[in-house]
Amino acid sequence: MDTIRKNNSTNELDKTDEQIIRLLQKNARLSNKQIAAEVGIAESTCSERMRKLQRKKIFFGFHAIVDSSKLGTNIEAMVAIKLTKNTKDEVEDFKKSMSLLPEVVNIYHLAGQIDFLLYIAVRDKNHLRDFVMDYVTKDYVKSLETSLIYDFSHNPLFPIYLDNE
Amino acid sequence: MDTIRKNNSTNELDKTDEQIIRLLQKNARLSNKQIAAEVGIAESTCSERMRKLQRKKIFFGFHAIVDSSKLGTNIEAMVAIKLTKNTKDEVEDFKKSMSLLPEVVNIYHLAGQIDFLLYIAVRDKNHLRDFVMDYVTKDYVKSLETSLIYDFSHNPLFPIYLDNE
DNA sequence: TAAAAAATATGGATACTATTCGAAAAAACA
DNA sequence: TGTTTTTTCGAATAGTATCCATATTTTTTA
Repeated sequence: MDTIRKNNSTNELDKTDEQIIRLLQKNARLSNKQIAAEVGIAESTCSERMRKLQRKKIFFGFHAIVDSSKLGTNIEAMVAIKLTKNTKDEVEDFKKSMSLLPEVVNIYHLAGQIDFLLYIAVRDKNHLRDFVMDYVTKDYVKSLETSLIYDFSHNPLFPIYLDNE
Repeated sequence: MDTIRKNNSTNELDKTDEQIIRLLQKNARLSNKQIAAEVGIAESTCSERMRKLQRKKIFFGFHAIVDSSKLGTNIEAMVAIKLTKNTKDEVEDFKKSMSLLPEVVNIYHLAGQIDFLLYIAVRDKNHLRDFVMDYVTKDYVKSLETSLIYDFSHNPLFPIYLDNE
């Protein structure tokens, strides 16, 4: 059993950490120098902070967000799915197989009327039809409803709720 | 009126551009040197390519994706909303006001039974209740259904559908 | 509360990376 | 095919990251 230590490298983020995280949420390609200047700390301090944030696995990753309309995607859609049984096997199998499809951008596994929501990006309506019929429809899929997405907006500033001063 | 030019700086992405985009989708903090090495081009060529991709506005941005559970978020939910009238004013007002709330991570405006889906991140169930009742409920909101998210997964490799060679 | 220990911050030195620039190669056009 | 435009390259310079020894601050313990 682990000993409980205060202020070790696995807990507690302070205001400086929050500032660094916020800056990288807005622009993940900022240089260490730019971050240090913005936050008001030495460059060496800043790269040390970054190393610690990485060690704490605060970041899942850093990703480029592309303009889909310039990369051949003409239709984005949300597919709402209900499964027949909802056993762990069924759910895991579905989630796994959806995650392997390049058209699937986001997978939400929900606790409600709908079991899964899939945010997908396809070339055109033929691609949409083929994709849904050939890859999403499965014997254990009870129902499936596809809705066109008029507009999608993403807030990169995922909220940070810290309790310390 | 503009002259139509081929291979100008506003069209046509080739395989090299696609490779650069793919690498940055996976890791937006790669250095120019790393990208150049991976793609197999000179560093100067790579930074020139990047400048062009930026000029073409291929990238909406580069963002750090954080581990929500380590930043105080204990509940993520999807809120499905139907509006009463669906006039342009109503829709725009709703979208705008939702985009100002820190709890709202993604906004999907749909063409279907449901008008809006909101992916939200909150501290706990009290925060969820207060947030939904105080900020999402409006006089023109006809119905509203909140579903807990068991699991969310995001594929950073948004598809690229190129037609050239 | 004082001393010791631990953690964090700093700036300068060194190692590494990005950008600029002139020349060469490749591609597009007439 | 000859000309123009675009893209590529490598070397030089400008810029950035990391290491390290020292200083400071914070935390722990007696």
